[in-house]
Parts: sequence; C-alpha cells; structure tokens
Amino acid sequence: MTRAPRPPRLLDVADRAGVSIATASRSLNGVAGVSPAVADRVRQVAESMGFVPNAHARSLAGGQESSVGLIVGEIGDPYFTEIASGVIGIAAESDRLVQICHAEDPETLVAQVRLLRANRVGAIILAGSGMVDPVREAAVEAELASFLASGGRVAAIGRHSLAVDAVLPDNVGAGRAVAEHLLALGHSQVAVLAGPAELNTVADRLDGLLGALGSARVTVTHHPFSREGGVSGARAVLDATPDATAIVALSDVMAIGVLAELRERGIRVPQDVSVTGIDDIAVAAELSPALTTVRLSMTEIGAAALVLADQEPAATLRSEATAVELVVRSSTAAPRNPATTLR
Amino acid sequence: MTRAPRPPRLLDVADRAGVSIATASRSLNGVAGVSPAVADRVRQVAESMGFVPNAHARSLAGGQESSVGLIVGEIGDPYFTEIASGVIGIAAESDRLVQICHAEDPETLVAQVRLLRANRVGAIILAGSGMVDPVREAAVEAELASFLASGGRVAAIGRHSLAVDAVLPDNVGAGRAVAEHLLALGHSQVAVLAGPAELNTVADRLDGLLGALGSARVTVTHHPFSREGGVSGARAVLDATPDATAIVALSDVMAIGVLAELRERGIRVPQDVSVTGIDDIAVAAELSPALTTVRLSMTEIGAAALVLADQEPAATLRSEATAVELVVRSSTAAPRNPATTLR
DNA sequence: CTGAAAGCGCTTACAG
DNA sequence: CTGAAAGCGCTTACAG
Repeated sequence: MTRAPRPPRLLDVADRAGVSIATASRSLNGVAGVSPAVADRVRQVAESMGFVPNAHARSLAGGQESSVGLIVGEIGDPYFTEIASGVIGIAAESDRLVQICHAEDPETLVAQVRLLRANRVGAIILAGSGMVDPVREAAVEAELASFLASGGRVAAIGRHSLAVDAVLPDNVGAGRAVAEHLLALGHSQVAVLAGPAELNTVADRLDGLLGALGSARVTVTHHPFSREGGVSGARAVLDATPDATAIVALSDVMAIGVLAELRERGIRVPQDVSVTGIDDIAVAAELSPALTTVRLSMTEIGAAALVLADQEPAATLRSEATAVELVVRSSTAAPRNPATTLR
Repeated sequence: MTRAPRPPRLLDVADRAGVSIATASRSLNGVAGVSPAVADRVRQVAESMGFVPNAHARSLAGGQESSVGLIVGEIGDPYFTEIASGVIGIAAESDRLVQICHAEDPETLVAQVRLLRANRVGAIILAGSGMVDPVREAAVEAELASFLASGGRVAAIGRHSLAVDAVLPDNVGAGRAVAEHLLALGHSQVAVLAGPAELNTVADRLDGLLGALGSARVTVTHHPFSREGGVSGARAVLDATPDATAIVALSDVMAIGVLAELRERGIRVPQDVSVTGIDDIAVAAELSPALTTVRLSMTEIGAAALVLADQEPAATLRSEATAVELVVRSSTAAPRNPATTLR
C-alpha cells in the first residue's frame, strides 16, 4: 500500500479534463448549461479517476442534504428492526444512507437528535414511543423545533406530544381487537402484561383493551417491554392471579417471554391459558404455539414515515393513521374449566 | 414557527462570548491552551445558544472523522440485526453514528462503499459474506483499497478474499459441530440445506460438515439463505430424499422455514426427523421445537469488528478468529426407525 | 493564552 | 456555454 494519497478532488478531475472546477461540478451534477460533449468527457475522467465527491464539502457548499437519521429504542428489538428495514428501503431508492442510533429515554433522545443535527441529516425519523408526560419531552421538542426551523424534516412513529408529522399505528384499535377476540372466546379472567406506563404506546393499547374488555375481570401489571419483562410478568400472574384464563402481553416480544415461562412450567397454551401479543413481528408465526396477535405492519409504517418526512412541509401538522389487523393463530382458545387454576 | 433561521455557527458563539473563532473552537473541543475561565464562558454561551457544531464543516476542516458505515445484507435478517446491534453499541460509546446500508451482491456492495466514502465515514464494517470467487470481489477490493489508502479503516466479518482486517467466526467448526452432534445421535441419512454456493460462509460451513460427516449418507441442495429457502428446501428433501433422518439447515433463518414446512405437513420434530440450524439467533430458543444450533455470538462479533477497525492499522493484516459453541435444544434426537420414511 | 488567516472540497450566483 | 470568485462552517498551523 502506498503512502496515504488523498482521494481525488473535483479540482483534480477538472484539471485532468481541462475545464474549470465550476464546469466540472455542473457536468457531474447534471446541471443544465454544459455542452454535452464536455459534460461527457468530465464524467468519463471522473469515473476513470475513481472520483467520489466529498459529501461533507457538498453539503457545506449548499448542495442537497442527503442522509436520514433514524432513532430507535434498540435495533435488536424486532419491532424496531422492521421499522428500520422499511426506512432503509425507501432511503435506498434515492441513494440515501440511514444513520441509526439508540435512545430509550428522553434525555438520550435529545443527545441523539443533536448528534443527527450535527451531521446535518435531511430528515429524522423518531421510531420510539412517545411519553405520556409531555414535560418529559420538552427538551426533545425544543431540539426538534430548531431542526425543523432550519429546514430539517421530521416524522414520528406513534403518538407524541411533539409538534411533528406522524404515522400513527392504531394502538387503541389493536388493544380493542385483542379484547374482542378474547371476549368472543369466552374469557372473563384476563391478566394484562403492560409495558412501562409512561409510554404512549402502552397507554393507547391499554385504553383500547380495557375499554372493550368491559365486564371481564382484568388485572394489569407493568413490566419492561422485553422478553424478560414477559418472563417476570408471567411469573407475577401465576403467583397473584392463577385463575386468569388469558394472558395479554402488550407486545409480541413480551409474549415470547410469557410463552417461554409457561413452557418452562409445563403450562399448556392454549389449553391451560391463552396468550396474545401485539405487533405481529416476523417470528410471531414461528413460535410455539404460533402467536395470536395484531398486525401493525411495522415495515410499511417505517417506509411511510420516511415518505411523509420527504414531503414538502405543510402549513398544518400531518398525521397518517394506519390500520391494524387481528391475526388469530394457535395461542388462543376458549378458556379452560373455570374451576381450575394455573397453580 | 419563525422563518427558517439557520442554526447558530461557531462565529455566532464566538461573537457572543467576545472571543475569536479560534478560541471558541479550542474551548469547545477541549484543546489545551485556553484559560479555564474563558473556555468555561464559551461553553456556557454555546450551550445557551443551542450550538451544534456542523459535523461536515468539522470534517472538511480536518477534524476527526466520526461516523462508521455498516454494510449488511438486509437489516431485517436477525443475523445482521445482531451484528448491527453490536456495532451500534460500540459506536455509541464514542458518540458515533452508524450509517447502515444494504448490499446483497458485489455490484451493490461497490456502490454502497462509494456512498460511504462520499460521506467520509471513518470506518466501514462489511458484514455480508464474502464470495468464493475472488473475481467477483475485484471491484470491491479496488474501492476498499482506495478507502484504506486515504486513511479509512475497514473490518470484514467472515472470510473474504479482500485484503482487510477481519473477524472470523469459525464457520468450519460450526459445520463440524453439527455433524458430530448428529453422528453421536446415530444419524446416517442427512439432508443438507445449504445457502448459495457462491458464499464463503456456505462453503466453510459445508466443508466442516461434510468433512466430519464422513461415512454418513449425505445429500446437499442449495437454496436462498432465508425462511423461504428453508421452506422450499424442506419440500425438496421430502420429495427427493424422504429417508433422511436429519435436515441440516446452514442457517437458523432457513431452519425456521424448515420447521414451518414440517409443521405444515404434520411431520414431527424431532421424532420423525431432526432439524438443526447455525447462528443461534435470539429466537432460536423460542421456536417450536426449540432449535438445536451452533452459537456464533453475532452481537459480540459485530462489536469486535468495530473494535478491530478502530485500532491503529497494523503492518500486516489482522484476523481474529472467534469460537463457536453447539447448543443442543429440542429439535434433535436419535433417528426414527430406519425402515420408515417421511412420505 | 489568544487571534488573524489560510485552507478543507465543494456549489452557486455573477460576469462574460 | 464557461470561468473566476465568494462562501459554506469549521480547524489548525503560524505569529504574537
């Protein structure tokens, strides 16, 4: 390997092609007003030299912003993975890179938005759930306002108190769909494993669920929105409310933990107890038993969020509601004989 | 919202603080040689103005490169998701953003490396498998050589013909571990569902497998490295070699498809046929039945790759081999009575 | 310890 | 159609 030669600059291309740097720039960017012959030659020279325009210089000089920032809770979580896949798909269509970062709480969120701003991304997609308490989002709000004010685009996924465009999966409807399904099956003893109460997503799903569950006897406990949260939630239910005939996890990932814990204890699903999730992540159909859940279509939602952010800003905030669909698989059935308990 | 005011610049901060732009820069970057009092004041002013340094200008002016580029096959594939999680974790420790892009073939790979170069990332992590045929990687090789020559860092995951540092999961050992497990169980009719033959990962896993399987009767067919590949592979096996007592998928994602197809047909695992995967993705333990597989620890490997790329370039290429571990779960057992077939 | 100035690699009015 | 020049927002020798 030779001594670190810097990559060729536009100037090098222009020299080699025998034109000015301005003409070279125009040729490479396909700006009108360059004779086709010259433009062609410049392009060939650039190609032959392996010229890659410096995106930083381009952005500094006022060229179009390109990349998109995506903030997720944790990319390893299938919910966020699918959103990321949708966002990356749309971004790739216009050769844009997606810069991904993690943020689980409002404080980290602010820091990540700043980092994305420092990198002058053209758009930011907020994939994490909003907080029920708007005060906790005030700092984020301010940071995003500055970004928007300087021409940035933002789209959130899910309800936020933030004044930004948003794609809104019908979380209330998802909760309701689960409730109606369980009611139709005849369940009246339902244990709900909710995620953190401070999240909008949880609040909405819970609203839909409790609103529709009506007369059924219901207990709600809160746990982390993770497999481990599902495991500990299942344990809590087994201890405190062993007469439950259905365990409702407010996310598929939690449901995975519930199924694991029940399997561990030899409790059969759905014969002894029914289990449901929400999200319909890709593996939901492959679980044991296959999980009854509600499809939110996160990949599509991720894609929709970037499409929304790419649109010209409107005078008024846009929000795009997306439909959900109950997917009945093998983890739910009519309740067992009410006389028995899980203990 | 007011008329798009541009974000504050370093100059604005300097003015407000009553110092030169040079001093402001030094203060904010913690460069030695500024009186503590002045530095403090500048930092406070910057904070109060919501100043976010322009990463592009900083990079252009010769400041440290920051972000890292990650090229995966498809972020929705758990194998890549886990790698991404590891990379993002390490990057976040030093406030770096990870720019993720997709590339499934060498041509796209070249384009993505260019895009990453244009964005002047400091390091590129190549997560996709290398190609058996080095000719197909020639263009990538050239592109990476330019990047390396201009001071970029690169680390590949898995064996490539590329002259770059690499973290090498023991794919040969993984194949061998599966073979030995099956042999110990008494299987002698093994159907192997391999991924695309052109991938190094597949070639290595196959080498280890076939080398150890020795006398056993083995058939090998190639399918896409996906759930669908597993489904069609299982169908092919059922049609062509119904006397197989074990189906070896060369990746967990394919194994998911195999399990789904067998379940569909009412073929019991492991009573009628044993099934194995490789990778040990997070959901492997939650499948029905829980999948016997080989743990590669992709999250750790992703992290190790960035750590490797972050090290000072060495005179000689570095490669870091990582260990694999057989994880026996419920999808394997001794073969059924040899007289029966899957049909 | 501090500042004036050059320069990073582009784009884009402004002239011609 | 083409070019000279200014400027984007920083960092870093170079002086003092």
